[in-house]
Amino acid sequence: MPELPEVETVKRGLESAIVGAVISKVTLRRRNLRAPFPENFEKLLAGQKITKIARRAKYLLFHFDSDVVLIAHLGMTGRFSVVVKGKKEELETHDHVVFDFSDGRKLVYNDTRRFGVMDICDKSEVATHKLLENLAPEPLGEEFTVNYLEKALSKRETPIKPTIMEQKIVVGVGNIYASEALFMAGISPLKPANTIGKKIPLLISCIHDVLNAAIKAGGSTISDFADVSGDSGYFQHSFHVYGRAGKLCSKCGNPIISIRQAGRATFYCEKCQK
DNA sequence: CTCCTGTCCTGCCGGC
DNA sequence: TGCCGGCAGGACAGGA
Repeated sequence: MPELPEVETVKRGLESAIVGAVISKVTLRRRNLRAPFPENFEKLLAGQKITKIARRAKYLLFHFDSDVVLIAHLGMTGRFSVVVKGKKEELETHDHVVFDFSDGRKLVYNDTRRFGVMDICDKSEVATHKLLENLAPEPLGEEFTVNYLEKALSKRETPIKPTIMEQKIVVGVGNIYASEALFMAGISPLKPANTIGKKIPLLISCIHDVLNAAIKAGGSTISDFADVSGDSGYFQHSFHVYGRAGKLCSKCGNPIISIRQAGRATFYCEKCQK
């Protein structure tokens, strides 16, 4: 379930832990996640030194000194753990990939539901990689402006909530933070996307606020950074509506309700969100 | 182009 | 007690 803040937290943790490390061996314990691993996955990465770790949307980008880039998505349940030398010698059921480092440490990728994906490409091909080329602007980046969002929503008559979860509109806003941002902005999740008009600047600032607060919370409350996954890494203590059906709205005291939109649960307050 | 549905996967939880 | 259905959900494929 990692959304952008959780992926950003993982990225920062990995950055401080394994940049500079050299991969001595790669072991795939199965040949696919959501998609097959590329041919020669192990050979392409063996012997490579990690030079940089970046993030685009919910993708982690591991850069290596040979100009090869590993693109990784955590899907729903993906989790990276850095294992210190001598610890946790036995692997667990859903440990699908093991990167051994020359210093004796290991990076283990565990993914129960296998919605994650990994691929490798050349540094020069990252921007045009199939997984990345059609992604919308980053929600915390400079391109995510009022003008941009007005234009992006102008022809969209579908409800705003599933629309802001689309990676072609803005990346990184998943089911949880979509509900939270709309609550903060006082916008009904049912409102057609092209009718939120004057509330666009407010929605943008609420998306900024909820993501920034979650990143901040991730950085300060998650001690085992790399184990961020699913519920453990979430900004859950601060949810106003997500998962709170039947509980009382923190603003007005009315019960929070749960509906389904595009096959996903949406939580909101009918009184505060119009 | 927009929009909608189905699909992938495992674990958990409620109902009977 | 065990089985079964439904749900969780990111993001793509494919069809209308």
